[in-house]
Amino acid sequence: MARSKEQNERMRETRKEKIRNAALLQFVKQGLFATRIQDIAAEAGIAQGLLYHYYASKDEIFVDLINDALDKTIEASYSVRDMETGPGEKIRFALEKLVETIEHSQTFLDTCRLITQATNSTAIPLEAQNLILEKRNIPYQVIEKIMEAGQKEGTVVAGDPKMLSIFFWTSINGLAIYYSTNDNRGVKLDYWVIASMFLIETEREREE
Amino acid sequence: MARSKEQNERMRETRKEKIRNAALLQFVKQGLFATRIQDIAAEAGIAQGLLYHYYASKDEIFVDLINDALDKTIEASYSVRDMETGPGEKIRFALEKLVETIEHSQTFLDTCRLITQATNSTAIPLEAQNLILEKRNIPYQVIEKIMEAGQKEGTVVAGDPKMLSIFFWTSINGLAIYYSTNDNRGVKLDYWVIASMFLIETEREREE
DNA sequence: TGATATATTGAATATATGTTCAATATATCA
DNA sequence: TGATATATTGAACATATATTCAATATATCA
Repeated sequence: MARSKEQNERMRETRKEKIRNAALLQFVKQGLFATRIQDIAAEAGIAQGLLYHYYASKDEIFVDLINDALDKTIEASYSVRDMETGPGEKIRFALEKLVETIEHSQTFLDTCRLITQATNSTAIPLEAQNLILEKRNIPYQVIEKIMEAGQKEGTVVAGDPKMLSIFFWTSINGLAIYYSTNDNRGVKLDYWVIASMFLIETEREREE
Repeated sequence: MARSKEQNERMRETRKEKIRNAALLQFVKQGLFATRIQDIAAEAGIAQGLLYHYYASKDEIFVDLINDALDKTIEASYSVRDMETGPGEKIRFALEKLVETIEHSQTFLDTCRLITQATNSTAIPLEAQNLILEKRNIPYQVIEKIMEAGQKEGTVVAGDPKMLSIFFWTSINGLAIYYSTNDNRGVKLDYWVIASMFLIETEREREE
């Protein structure tokens, strides 16, 4: 044999990641169908042909990316769920961090855009559709339970917890989508405006 | 001449509308690029070739639809602006109607989806890009002014009015996008949850 | 009815692009 | 260094699909 297995594995994974990053950039900008293999290859700085040594098809890259994106949002929701605070504080903290992330992390915006894009098209690979069916609702369910606990705690407003969870994620998602295509210099977001949808205002304890 | 001009005009416009409706359905489901001329023609119940007697290209249909969609949202925001009530009540009423529309009007959901799709892709016709640049911000500006007036009136919460307007529309848009791809039987939306982001709660005067 | 303009069709054409492949380069290790 | 496995390239191939077009149908009016 010519090269150590482990070394090959590592190099392969590095190159695959480079391709994924390039593809994410292009998919987010143009969408799955308008993105040509040539676009991805150029963005990654390689020839078209080489791409097929790492991925069998454009669809396969897309599926990989969707899977990553969904897992990221699920992980984020789990880290909120597992916080060692009361449910009201979980909601507050999550919104504070999410708004901050929208303002500062391009990767987060890209993740939101990709999921929204995929969720809103029937013309994506079947495997991607299945992943969405399987994973998309988990963050909604996590927040729903926290809302429910918050109502028992007395810190979250009344109303169907499922509805509150929908408002929670759709506000964040709508904001992320807006931010990814607008230049928002000069507008500083105050997460508390969103938080006030869900939290019973005692004395608004803010850090500014 | 063989047929009266006016009659021809009317027939032409009717047929064009039939094509637009079919195209909207397909664009919203699949996106501009994944939608084939054949899909639109089949949806409209005509042959591919006939489509080109009414529109010069797929892009031209898309531009027409985007223009319609943008005009609709602008009109909606103007009708709120021109209400004969105070700014706080304008915000309340607009949200009540918008949430109701999200729950009941497929056309509204399609409109939101199309605009979001277009806004989030650089791979759309140049003319569509220009329309978006030109028209997209108008509803944001309208709501921004109402927020400002509401703050003076004492019914709207403090904070950058531009930011409040962004929260207003991104919440509605995020919700619409979610609703267009989720079966939400069993969840009744309460617009007041969103309204509480913007309105200073006196005594929540609700109709239920 | 006949003349004329428009509507309609579906096959033909042109083109774009996803995928394959033969050729070449490069890296590792014995 | 030579053997071998993998990396890399870009041209070739196959296919899908936007658009065109020649042929035919249909409607209106004189």
